[in-house]
Amino acid sequence: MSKSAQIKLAEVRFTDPPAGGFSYRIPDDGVDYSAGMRVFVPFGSQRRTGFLTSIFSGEDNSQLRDILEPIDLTPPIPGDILELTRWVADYYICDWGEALAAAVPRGLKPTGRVKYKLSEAGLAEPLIAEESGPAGDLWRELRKKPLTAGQIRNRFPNGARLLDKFRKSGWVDMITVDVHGFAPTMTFKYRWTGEISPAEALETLPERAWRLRRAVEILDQHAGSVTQRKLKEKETGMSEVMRRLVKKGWVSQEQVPIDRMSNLQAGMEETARGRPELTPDQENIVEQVQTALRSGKFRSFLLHGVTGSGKTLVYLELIEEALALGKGVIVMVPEISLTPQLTGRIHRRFGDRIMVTHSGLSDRERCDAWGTIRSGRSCVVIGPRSAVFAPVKDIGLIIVDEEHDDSYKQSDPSPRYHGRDVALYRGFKTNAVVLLGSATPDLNSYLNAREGKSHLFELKERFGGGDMPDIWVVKFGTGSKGECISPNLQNKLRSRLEKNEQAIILVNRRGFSTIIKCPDCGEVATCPNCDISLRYHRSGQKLKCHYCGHEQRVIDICPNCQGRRLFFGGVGTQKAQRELEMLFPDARIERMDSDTTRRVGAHQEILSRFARQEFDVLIGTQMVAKGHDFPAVTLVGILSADPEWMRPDFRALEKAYRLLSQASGRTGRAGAGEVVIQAWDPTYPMLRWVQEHDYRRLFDEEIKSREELSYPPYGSLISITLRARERDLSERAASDFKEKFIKMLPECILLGPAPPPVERVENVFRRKLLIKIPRHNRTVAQRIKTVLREILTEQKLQNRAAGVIITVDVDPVDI
DNA sequence: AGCACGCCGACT
DNA sequence: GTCGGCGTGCTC
Repeated sequence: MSKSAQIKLAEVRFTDPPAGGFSYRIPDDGVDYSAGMRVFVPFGSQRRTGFLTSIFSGEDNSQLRDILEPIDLTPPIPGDILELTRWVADYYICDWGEALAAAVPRGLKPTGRVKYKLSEAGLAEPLIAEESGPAGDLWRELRKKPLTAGQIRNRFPNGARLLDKFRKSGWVDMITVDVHGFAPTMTFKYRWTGEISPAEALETLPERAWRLRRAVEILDQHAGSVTQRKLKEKETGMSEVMRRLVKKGWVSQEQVPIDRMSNLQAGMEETARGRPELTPDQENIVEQVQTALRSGKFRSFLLHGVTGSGKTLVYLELIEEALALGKGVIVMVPEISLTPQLTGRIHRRFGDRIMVTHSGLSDRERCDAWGTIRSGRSCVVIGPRSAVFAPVKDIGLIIVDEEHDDSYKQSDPSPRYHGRDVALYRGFKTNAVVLLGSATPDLNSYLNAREGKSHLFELKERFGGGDMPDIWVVKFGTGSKGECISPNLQNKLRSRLEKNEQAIILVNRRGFSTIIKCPDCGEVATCPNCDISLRYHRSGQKLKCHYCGHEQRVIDICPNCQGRRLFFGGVGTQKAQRELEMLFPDARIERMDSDTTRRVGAHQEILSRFARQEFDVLIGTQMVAKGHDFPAVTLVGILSADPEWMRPDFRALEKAYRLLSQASGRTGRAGAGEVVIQAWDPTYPMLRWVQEHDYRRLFDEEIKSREELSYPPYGSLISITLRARERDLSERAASDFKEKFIKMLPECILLGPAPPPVERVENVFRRKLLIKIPRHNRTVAQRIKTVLREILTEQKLQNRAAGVIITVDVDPVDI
C-alpha cells in the first residue's frame, strides 16, 4: 500500500452550470489562495472564472489541473457569507454556485470570457485574407478585434465549424478578457497641509492666478479638506490647479474610495426636527432589545405594531445601540418602500456609516457598495432582500421591516430564498439579534412568537396620538351598469375634496375591463398563448394578456357568432379612473399601476407629487397600499374587496386581510380618517376583523384551519412545477416524478399532479406537485430534500432532450 | 451552460 | 465527399 503524498487542492464553483464543485491543484505561484476568492481555471476546452469555496488536502492525480491565476488578492466574500450561501443552497435545493451568484453583486460575478484573436500564423495567411466567403469575412473581422466563440457563431454562417477550422489550422489564439475588478472606484481628497496659512497663500498668489486663488478659498471654506467631486461642483479646471498646489506642498492629496452617499444626501429635503421622545411602550421595547444586543447572543423579536405606531423610531434607537457596541447592522425593507423618506431619516441620524442598496444602482455602484461594506467603512446597510447577504463586519442586528411582505421571497430565478428566513438563519449563526416588524405579521412569525421561539412586542397605539381610521363596509353592485363607486363612497369623496383633502382609491386590477364576453354565444376573448381572458386597455384601444404580454386591437364583433353586443365587464383601474373623472370633473385624479410606472423612477415621481398635493385622488393597484405617509389623505376607498379572498390560494384570507388593513393604514396619519370597503358580500366575517383592527382574531381563526389542513405554519411546503410544450408531456413528467418520489419516500405526503389555475402560459403547459412536510421535523425535511436533489439531477438529464423544465420552490409564497 | 464529437440525411 | 442539423455526454 503506497501512501501517495497529500497536496493542497482547491474546490471551485461556477455561477453558471454545471452544478457542483470542481477540484484544482493550487499552483506554487506565491499567491495566498483562500476561500472566497475568485480564480481563473481551465475548464474543458474553455477557461472560466469561479469562486474558490474551500481548500483541502488530497491525493494528486492526473485528472487534476492547475488554477491558472487568482482574480482577487483578498477574498471579496467573507467566510460567514460563504457559509450562509452554502446553507441557502442546501435549504432551497439549488447549487452553491447559484446561491453565490444571488448573494454577490452582478459586477462581481465571475465573467471571465475567452476571445479569439488572429495568431501570427493566421495573419500570414494571404489566401484567407483575399477570400470573399465567410472565412474571409471572419478573418477580416478578427483582424479588427478579438471575438468570443458565441459572437463568431452568431455572426457568421457555419460559425462553429469555421472557428473549429481556424483553431485546428492554428490561425487563432485564445485570449481572456472582461474579468471584472473588485476594486472600488477611487477619487481624490485634498487637504490643506498647514505649511502656510490660506491667507498667506492668497498674498503670494498674483491676482491673475484666479483659479489657484479660488481653490485656496474653497479649501478654506471647507475646513481645509475637500473632495474632487465637491471641487468639480464649485469650479471648473480644478484638477490641474490641485496638482500645482500639491507640487507647492500646500496641499496633500489622498486617494479614497468614492462616497456614493453624497448623491443621496444632496437630493434629500432636510426636515431636521428634534429627536422625538419615545413613548413608554417604545422605551420598553428598546430596552429589552438593547439587553439582547449587549448579551451578544442570538435572539429574535417580533414587533407587531399598527401602521403609524412608530416602529421606525424603535429601529433608529436600536441601530444606535448596535453601533455604540461596535457592531454592524442590516435593515431590510421591501423594495417598494426604499424611498427617500425612510433612507433619509436613517441617513440623517447616522450619516456616512449608512449604505443603501436599491434596484437603481449600476453594477459598478453595487460593487463599490459591496467593497465599502466589506471593508467596514459602512456598517449599516439598508436594502431589499439581497441585503441579507451584505458582507457586514461583526453583525449585531438585523431588522426586517414589513416582514410579512412577499417581495422578500425570490420566486423567479433560483435560489428561491426568503430574505426574512435567511436573515433569521444568519442571525442565529452569527449571534446577532433579529427584529421583525409588521402591522400584520406573517402567521408563521406570529405563531413562533406565541410559542416563545421569539419574543413578541405589541404597539397598539398610533404614535403621536393619531386615531385609527373608521372603516365602513358597504354593499356594492346594485346592478346599474358602469357604476363601480357606491353613493356612499361618492358622498364621502365629495366632502373630502371640498375640504381640500386627499383620497386613495384601491382597485386591485389594472386595465379597463377585465373580461370581454359575447352575451349571445358566451364567447370570452382569451389569449391565444395562455389560458386566461384578455383585458381591455382603453389607452391604445387594445386587448392585452397580463401573463405573456400579447396585444391585439380591441374587437367590436364577436369572432364566434358575429354578434355586436359585446359586454365589457369587470372593473380595472382605468374604468375606475374614468368613472371618477365623470363624477368629479374638477378633481385632479391620477392613476398608479404597472402601466403608468413602467419608466424608471415614475413610481416615486407619482408618489412625491401626491405627497406635495399636486393632485387629489390617487387610483391604483395594491402598490398604493404600501408604506407611505400622506398626511392629507383622509379617505381610502377599496372598490371591490371580494376577489381578494376568493383566490385559489390557502393564504388568500391572510393576504386579503393584510391588503385591506394596509390600505386602511394609509389614512388618518395626521388626524381622523375614513375607509370605505365595497364588497358584494359585506357580511363576510373577515371584514369585521379589518374594521376592528383585530389582527389577533384573524390569526386565531386562520390558524385553526391551517392546523386542520396541515398547511403552514403547521408544517411546510415544497412546490414542484413541471413545464413542457405539450400538455401530455408535462403530465407524464409529473407523474414520473411522483412515482419516483413515493417509491423512495412512501410515507410522505405528495399532492398532485394537478394543473395550476392557469395551466398554459406562453404556450407552455404546467403541472404542479406539492409536498407537505410535518412541522418541527428537520430529519424528514432533510431526507425529502436529499431525495428531491437526487430525482432532480436524474430527471433533469433525462428531460433535457424532451424539453421538460422542473423547478422546485421551498416554502412557496403562492401556490 | 458551452462545447466537442459523432451520427445521419441532403447536397455538390 | 462534405455540409449542416441535432442528440448525447462531459467539464476537476
